[in-house]
Amino acid sequence: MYLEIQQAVRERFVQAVRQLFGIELAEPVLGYPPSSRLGELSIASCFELARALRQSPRQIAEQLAPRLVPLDGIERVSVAGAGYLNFHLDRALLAQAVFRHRASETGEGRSRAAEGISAGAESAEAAARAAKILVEHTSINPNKAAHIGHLRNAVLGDTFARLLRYRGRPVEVQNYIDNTGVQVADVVVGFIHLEKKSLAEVRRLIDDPSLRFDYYCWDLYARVFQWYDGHPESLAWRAAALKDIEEGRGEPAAVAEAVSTAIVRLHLATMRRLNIDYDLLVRESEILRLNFWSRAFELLKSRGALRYEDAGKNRGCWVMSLAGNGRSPGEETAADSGPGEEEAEEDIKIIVRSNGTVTYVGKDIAYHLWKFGLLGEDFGYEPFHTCPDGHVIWRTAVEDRRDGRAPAFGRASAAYVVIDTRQAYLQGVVAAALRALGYSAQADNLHHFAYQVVNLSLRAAADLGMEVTEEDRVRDYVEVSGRKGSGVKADDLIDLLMRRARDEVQARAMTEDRAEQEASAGQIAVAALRYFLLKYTRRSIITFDFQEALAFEGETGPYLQYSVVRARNIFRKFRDAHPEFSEARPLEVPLEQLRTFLSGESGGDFWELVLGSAQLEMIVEQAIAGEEPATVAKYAFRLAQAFNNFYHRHRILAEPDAARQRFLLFVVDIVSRTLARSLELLGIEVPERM
RNA sequence: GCGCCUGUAGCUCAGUUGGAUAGAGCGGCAGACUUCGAAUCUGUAGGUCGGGGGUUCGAAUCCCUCCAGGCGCGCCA
Repeated sequence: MYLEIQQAVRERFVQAVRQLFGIELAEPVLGYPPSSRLGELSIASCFELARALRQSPRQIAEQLAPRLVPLDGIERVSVAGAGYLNFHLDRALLAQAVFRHRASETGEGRSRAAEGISAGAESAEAAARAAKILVEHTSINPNKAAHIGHLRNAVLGDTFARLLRYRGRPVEVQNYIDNTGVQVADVVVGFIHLEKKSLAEVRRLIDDPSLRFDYYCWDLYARVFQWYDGHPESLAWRAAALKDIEEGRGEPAAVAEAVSTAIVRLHLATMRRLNIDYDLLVRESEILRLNFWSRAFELLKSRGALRYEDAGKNRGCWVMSLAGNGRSPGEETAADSGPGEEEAEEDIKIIVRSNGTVTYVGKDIAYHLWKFGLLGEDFGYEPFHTCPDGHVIWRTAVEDRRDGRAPAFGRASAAYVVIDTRQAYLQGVVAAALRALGYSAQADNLHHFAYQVVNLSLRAAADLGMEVTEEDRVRDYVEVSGRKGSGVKADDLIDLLMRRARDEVQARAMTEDRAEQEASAGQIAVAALRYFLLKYTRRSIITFDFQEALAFEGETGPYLQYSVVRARNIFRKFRDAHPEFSEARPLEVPLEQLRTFLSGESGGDFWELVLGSAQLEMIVEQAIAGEEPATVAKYAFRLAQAFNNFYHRHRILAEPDAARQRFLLFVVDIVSRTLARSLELLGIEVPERM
């Protein structure tokens, strides 16, 4: 409703300007007046028109105002300040529309709210919206436990996927598993050479319930690097293991397979604690076994995207030229300093090494060609894990085991890749490859969803018993390092949050039921963590601090949950006193009464909440366009704040006027549903009691 | 050297893509629980939006320049 009104306002304005002045304007950006007393939407375009029309902005606005009404959802238009056109919404109508809309939303966890896509959507726009969007996130090397940085990635990706689904876009979530890379090889070296363990012994470790295998590997990985430091010659072990793993041969390959699969299962379990889920695990081993690279290589060569170097320092390599990637043109033309040797300055990337093996980016190019259905090859698939709700996580396989109705993977129209910002250069290479192949539309639709890293505060590092160097002290943070085994393990952090939440829940003695206490503590811990990771914008470096991450007050997930619980408590109590009141029968408040209460003495307080609730869809669209989940987190917090304020100022259960009480309940209902829905989009559940 | 990102209150960060009086949390100070449970709320102090130019009716936001920091640029992944 709100989005529709905005669109109607924009269109009407363009139309009015055309009719009155014969000028064709682009649709104006809508602003927001400083106070809702002045209206809810504003257009500042009259300032721009002033020059062309040789009239004051105020005059122009006054001429246009009468032509902008009547308009559905708009009560009136006013001119303010030096020439702002302000639109006053029909409060009662909007309240009713929001209420009906929220009440009709199902709230099913996995349901793909298909609003916006009607069965036979015909317009090109609708078709574009119905095209599948792929979100790749998590993609942790399967060689050790997940840490806090991985959580930021997964929470961002999961939330973004939820936002897309809420707005009706079909989404496929992929998690890329680099099970044949050096990181896995290093752990394999640890098992085989340092610990002298056989495959059977490694398997026993995996199956041993008394130890956490991913934690074990975390330590082993650090030990391997310590060993390399003292024994550089043993790097040959790594090279040999890597080769065996890539070719799928011998004991190292078998150990790698066992280790990486076990760790992936543990990663998935960790992520499930945070309500994070996937559709498909794409494994690098299949990219190798199914020769995806050969196919991509053929494509790249046949379209001239790669060049063979038969001289120079890159002799024997296949390289890709990254034209236009930096280098000012002026500099290039001024290069009269002699021919020949300056050629080496050309910005190129080696894709195939002189020994014939492909680099990491090469495999990534093949993967991304497949994502867009451009490779002409497909994986086999097999079910990997069935979630409690019945959802199946698939993984790639050499042999296809999709019997019956098979999910169709890949062939996306757009892809979002959640990887930290340091990978920007390589993401650029992949996009450049798509362009070089003539797929510029796909290159445009390949979005690097870049986010900043998570560091540790000095205090956190001290809490973890890490050594802090003078350099760290100057910078005021400590970098995490898998090689050193430093960092905050994801499950440790979640456990710590659980303990904190359990203490709080028990201290408040809301219920004697242990199961409910456990459930609440879990939901609160997850809320604190997810909100903590989502409230910062992507480009903001998070300096992790236990005190901040463990906070349950102020701008936190639990604060948001608490707001919803409070709202629901009102209904709980009200139902106790009014058994005839039922959830099934929606609250009906006549339009006339809505009008009275929303414009009355406290009308502003109520209207703020209704208006805020009406903006969820718009905010989600903004978050999608800006690729910024924090937008939704901030929005939910503002709405919760407004609600808590309202909660203190107005007594609902004690309200003597029955009609007014009904209206207040109506407002509470709108807000609590909107907040609960916002939290669901952030992957946060609301406990029964708090 | 080249490229990308960042600089806003004591601290941590928002700022609706160029609009009206720059906001929030934390921390400080002063208050509000016999109430729909205070994981809450109210008030208050705190700003040359890194500096300087420019564009514009209008700039935290766009351009130039300088300063300070971070990251990337490998026949590693």
